[in-house]
Amino acid sequence: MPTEPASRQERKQRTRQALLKAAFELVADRGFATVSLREVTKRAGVVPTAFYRHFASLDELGVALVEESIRTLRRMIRSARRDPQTYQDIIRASVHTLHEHVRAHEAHFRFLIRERYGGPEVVRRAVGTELRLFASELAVDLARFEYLREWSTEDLHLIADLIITAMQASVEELIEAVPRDEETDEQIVRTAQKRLRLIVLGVPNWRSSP
Amino acid sequence: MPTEPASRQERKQRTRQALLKAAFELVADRGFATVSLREVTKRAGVVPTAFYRHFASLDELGVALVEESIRTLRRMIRSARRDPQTYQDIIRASVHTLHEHVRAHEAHFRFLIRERYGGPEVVRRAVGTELRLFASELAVDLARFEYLREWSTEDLHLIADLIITAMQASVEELIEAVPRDEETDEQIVRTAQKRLRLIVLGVPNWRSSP
DNA sequence: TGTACATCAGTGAACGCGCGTTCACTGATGTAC
DNA sequence: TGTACATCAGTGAACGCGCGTTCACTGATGTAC
Repeated sequence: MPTEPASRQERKQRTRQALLKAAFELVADRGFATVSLREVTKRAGVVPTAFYRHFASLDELGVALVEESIRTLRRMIRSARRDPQTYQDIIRASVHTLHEHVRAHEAHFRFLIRERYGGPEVVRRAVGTELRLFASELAVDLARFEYLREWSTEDLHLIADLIITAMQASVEELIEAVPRDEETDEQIVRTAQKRLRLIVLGVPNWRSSP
Repeated sequence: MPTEPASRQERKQRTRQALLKAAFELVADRGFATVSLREVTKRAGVVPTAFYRHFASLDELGVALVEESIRTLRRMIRSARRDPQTYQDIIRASVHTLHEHVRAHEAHFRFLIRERYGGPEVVRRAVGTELRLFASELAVDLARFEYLREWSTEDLHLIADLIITAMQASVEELIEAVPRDEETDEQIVRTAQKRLRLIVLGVPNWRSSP
């Protein structure tokens, strides 16, 4: 930890990061709507009025939290979509990626889970849009598999939605996990894999029953 | 609407109901944590201090909202579990029941969705416990089906969890639905049925791949 | 390299506001005789 | 049925507090010459 380097610009960035970090910490157990400007600045180690050098309002801070969280989510999705393999491997690899990213960026994922349904409308909409986008990408990925090739877009979306819903549930379990140890994590990961496998297994039987 | 009947006791009950109703309305688009005592009493048409004749604190009002919502949830679950039929019919009937109850008690279901992950810990815990209980009941129901009879409790739970997760997603869609018309509802109901069918269809293929 | 001035991140005092909570009260309903 | 007293749901004034926001400021960093 360097004592006092940095240009004016760099120091401003550092304060901004401190504000975001403080906000993520406060949001962890209370929801964004109940966090106050004064709390955030206090935790970040600056005076309340300094807040306005970085954000025009608390709402703008909220937008920044959404953006940063969604960036993390996107990074995870990008990782999970890399190098297609057999679907068995894909399930294992995807769940592994999910686990790794959630544990590495708990604050971000906790924020998304918390505000996904409970937050202000603008947040709910942003997260919803992002997940729908992911669903579309996933549907495209699915279309590449031999035995799904002739499916309708609608049906592919159905499967993609179900997969995402299942993964959402697993993220929630990781975030709320007690006790927080490797064993619990492994259990959650194993369940996550089973869920996805069960969904994928239904696919061959689907055609006959629209 | 009767002008002025009622014993003292009845009138007290009526005020209490007005407070609950006001709280549900306010919670609809903002989350319980941001609702103030003064807002609730104002909307209920009483003076702020009257609040304390009914609840010792806002937290206690929160508990009442949870209890009332969960009572509605239970009623729905009980309806859905009635008269077992073929699993095809069960899916159709269960989704129908879900749709009916959600539309008849939107405020309650919206509260549950909103606070399920975003609310204070005590609420999250209460709702979580309720859903886990439901999952266990559902697992028992599933065990009655011929081709599931020899399954392990763990695997039955897996399916039950997945079904509940899928239904949760459908409730969210109903609550957030735009535009709010029959066509949208039908679309959501149809998707909900498809999801459950896909999950159930995976079951016959499951055994081979623990 | 040195000087004079501009910029601007962070400070500290002050504001008006809605909040939860207290308290003594009112007056209609309920109870005892 | 009528009277005297008790109960208690709802009232209204008052409180201290944390809030978001304003404003004039300070002093280190950056820029021009």
